[in-house]
Parts: sequence; C-alpha cells; structure tokens
Amino acid sequence: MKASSYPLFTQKNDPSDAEIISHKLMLKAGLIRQQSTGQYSFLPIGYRVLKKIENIIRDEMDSIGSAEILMPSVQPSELWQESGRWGTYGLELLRLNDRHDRKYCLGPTFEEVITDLVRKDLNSYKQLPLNMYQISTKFRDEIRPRFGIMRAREFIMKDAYSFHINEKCLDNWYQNYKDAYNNIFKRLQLDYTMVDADSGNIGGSKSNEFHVLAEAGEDDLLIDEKGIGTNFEIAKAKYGSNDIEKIVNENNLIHKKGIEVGHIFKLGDKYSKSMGLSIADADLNVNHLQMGCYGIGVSRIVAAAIEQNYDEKGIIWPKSISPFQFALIEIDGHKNESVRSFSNEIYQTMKRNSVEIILDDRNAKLGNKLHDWELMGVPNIAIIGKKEAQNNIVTFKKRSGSEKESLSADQLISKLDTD
RNA sequence: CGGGGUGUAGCGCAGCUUGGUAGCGCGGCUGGUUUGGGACCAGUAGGUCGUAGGUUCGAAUCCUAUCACCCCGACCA
Repeated sequence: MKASSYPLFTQKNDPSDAEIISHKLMLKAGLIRQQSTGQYSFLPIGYRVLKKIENIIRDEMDSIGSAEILMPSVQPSELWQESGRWGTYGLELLRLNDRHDRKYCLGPTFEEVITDLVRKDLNSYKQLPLNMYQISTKFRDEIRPRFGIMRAREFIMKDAYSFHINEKCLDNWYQNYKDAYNNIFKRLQLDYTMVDADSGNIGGSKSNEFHVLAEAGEDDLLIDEKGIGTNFEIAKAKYGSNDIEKIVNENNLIHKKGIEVGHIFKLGDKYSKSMGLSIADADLNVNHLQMGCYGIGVSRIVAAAIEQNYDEKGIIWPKSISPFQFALIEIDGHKNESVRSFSNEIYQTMKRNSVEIILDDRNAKLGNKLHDWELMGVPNIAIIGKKEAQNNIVTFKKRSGSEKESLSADQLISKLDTD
C-alpha cells in the first residue's frame, strides 16, 4: 500500500463525543466513524484490524474442526416463538415487519436459526457431532449503547454452535472450544482471564466468560489465589452478599475489571427440546441433542486491545493485529528522485518478503507522518531521506521505543521478523 | 425511562446572561519562502447557528415544542 492513494482519516483534534481511551483513539486515528448511537462504520485502517482478529479466530475454529457458515441476520418470528424467546428476550430484540406484515427480528444471536437448520438436515447420529460457526453482524437494541464499539447496538460477533448425541460429547467439545479460545486470546497478545459466569438470556447449565483485563471494563471479576475467576454477577449468589468489598476481603480474592470478549455456554437440550431436534442413537433411543454455543465479540476486541495498549501518542498494536506491520516514511520523495526510488526499492523488497508495509509517500512533513503512524499504532517505523538514500540505509524505530538506528535492507528484514 | 449535559464551517470551540444579521484555532485550496518530529507569510473557499413554530422592526441569542448525540443510573451481556 502507498499512503498517497490509501484513505487515511486521522484527526489532529481530540474528538468531543468520546469518553474512554479506546473510543477516543479509534475516532482520532480514523478507525471508525459513528453513524448513529451504537452504530459505526469501519474505515480502512479499522477494518484491517478487525479482519486480522477475524482471521485468527477462523484459523483456531478451523483447527478444532468447526466449519464456517453464514446465516441470515433477519430472522422470522416463528422460530423465536418456538423457542419461547419471542416473549422472553425483551426489548433488546429489535422487531420489524415486512411488506406482508410478517414479523421478524434482527438477529442478536442465532440459536433458533441454526437449530432449525440442523433439524432439517440431520438424518443420523452418525453425522454428529456437528460444529459450525459464523462471523457476522449482530444487532441488540441496547438500552444505552456506550463507549464507542465497546457496547454497540450493531457489532461483529463470531458465534459457534455444536450438536451432540450426549452430554459427554458436549463436555469434550466444550473443552475443545475452551482450548481454542485460550489459543485465540494468546495469539491476540492480550492480557485476559477466564471466569465462571451467568448464562443469562442464552440459557444453559454452564458458562464461562473470557475477559480482557482493563480498567474501562464493565464487569467485576473476582479471582482467587489459584487464579480461578468468577464474575461478580454469580459471585453474589455464591457468597451470599452484594457487597463486593466484603466478599473480596473475607475470601481473600482479587478484584479486577474486565471487558467481556468471549462467552461459551453448555446449552444442553434447551433449544433442541423446545424446537424438536432429536435423533435415534445406536441403541435406537431417541434423544434431544445436546448443544453448546460459543461467542466472541470480534469488534469489541478491537476496542479492548486498545484499552490495554496505548500511550500518550496513540495506539500501540500487538503485532498480531496491527493494520500494517511496517510504515516506511519517505522525506520529500516528491522533490527528491533518489529518495523516491530508494524508498520504492525498499518497499518492493519488503513486499517480496511478505512484510505488510505501507509506504508513506504523501506530500507532508516528517513530523506529520510520524505523528500519524504513531497515532495509528503501527509497531515498526522507518524513515528514508537524502541521508539514507545516499548510504543505502533506513533509519528504524519501534513504535514502543524512542531510540533510532541505521539499518541496511537485510538488517531491517531480520529486525522486523524478530520483533 | 429518571437525572445531568451538548448541538454554531471538515475537527475542536467562543459568541447566548444584556437580541442588531457570525467569529477563533486546527484542517482545506492557491501562490511564495521553508524543509530530518505537527513550518512561516499572503490570499481564498466553506455555516439556512439541529429542526419547527412563536415573540420582536430585527433572533445563534428570548419563549414553546421536537429531534439527535454524550455522561450517570436503571437494564442487558
């Protein structure tokens, strides 16, 4: 990519409508723009980050054998009537009518749709277990959306669903997803923790949440000396108190704030029973299928990652999800042919070596360019001016540090690889 | 839904108390001078002051209604 022809929307002024750091930086660095309350467009830089996260998730889902699908976001009310949630889900479910006055909702979650899908196509227990996921837009009509994409009405979520002949198989797969989630959050290079949680509106017997630890988090987590955590929501019942300070002191717990970025559920037969999804097993016993569902707030992770990785200059992306790995800044390339050609040479070399590079060939001053890339959080930055072009070197600096060093093209490549 | 706040140029804001027909910084564009961490000078474009109604000779300013957005709470996950 070359910055001169790539849409960048950084702003110099702090946005006025943002409170928490991730929201401010996402607006300022030009990752998102608000469309209306709780609804945002992703601009090119923001969307690149989002896709990085999606692809890590895809990779880990694929590796445990969960297959990607895509379901319609407008869902017929009949399915929700069957599951019983048309009446119980509440105002968070955005309902709408089509031209024939048939009732629909915008999907906040997809248990009904996928259960319907599977019951129509499942013929034999031998096809089980089934594991499928999608990455798609979800809509929840939150009473009060806030903090940018952290609590949006419209957001990107990965939701996986599993179907099993018995509980033992569900247990095994629940563990598979748990392992995959740990891999995902490790690869995202985020400081996170898993806790026991309340399964709420989704239902089921057992659920665990994955939280990115950050002060801006809306959840209170209680963690014991063994590192086992509980969401305060269910800790209230467990310890018989609403006083979080008291619970923490009496039970020797640590209190941390978390951003819920993942939630996995053992649903059991809640949906298979209400929606009639059953099959005969090898002994000809007909059972309702055991189900699990496994969500990750993909767009929320973008914000959560920023809450954990920033400084006074802007975002500092973990390498795994940075929009670019490397920003190469040329100084006055439009006026200096040797600078331009050397920059292009380095740019092509990097591309040949599969480095995700953006060449900043804009007609702007060095300071402006540096401020932009530091704001956007790209981990590696290098500069090429007259001096560098003459000596076949680049001046390299990491986003996270302040020292600069002179490197040859070869040295630069190994520097980036070992970052 | 209750409480608080904000809507004025692309972004950030002043002006409103005390009505007289809109301004500042940043950004944009043009020209020139600059050029290694957000340059300088000159010029220039850009706003039915959220919307509707009312009061008035006259409304960004006063009154009423309404809409949007932000924050706290309730709620939800």
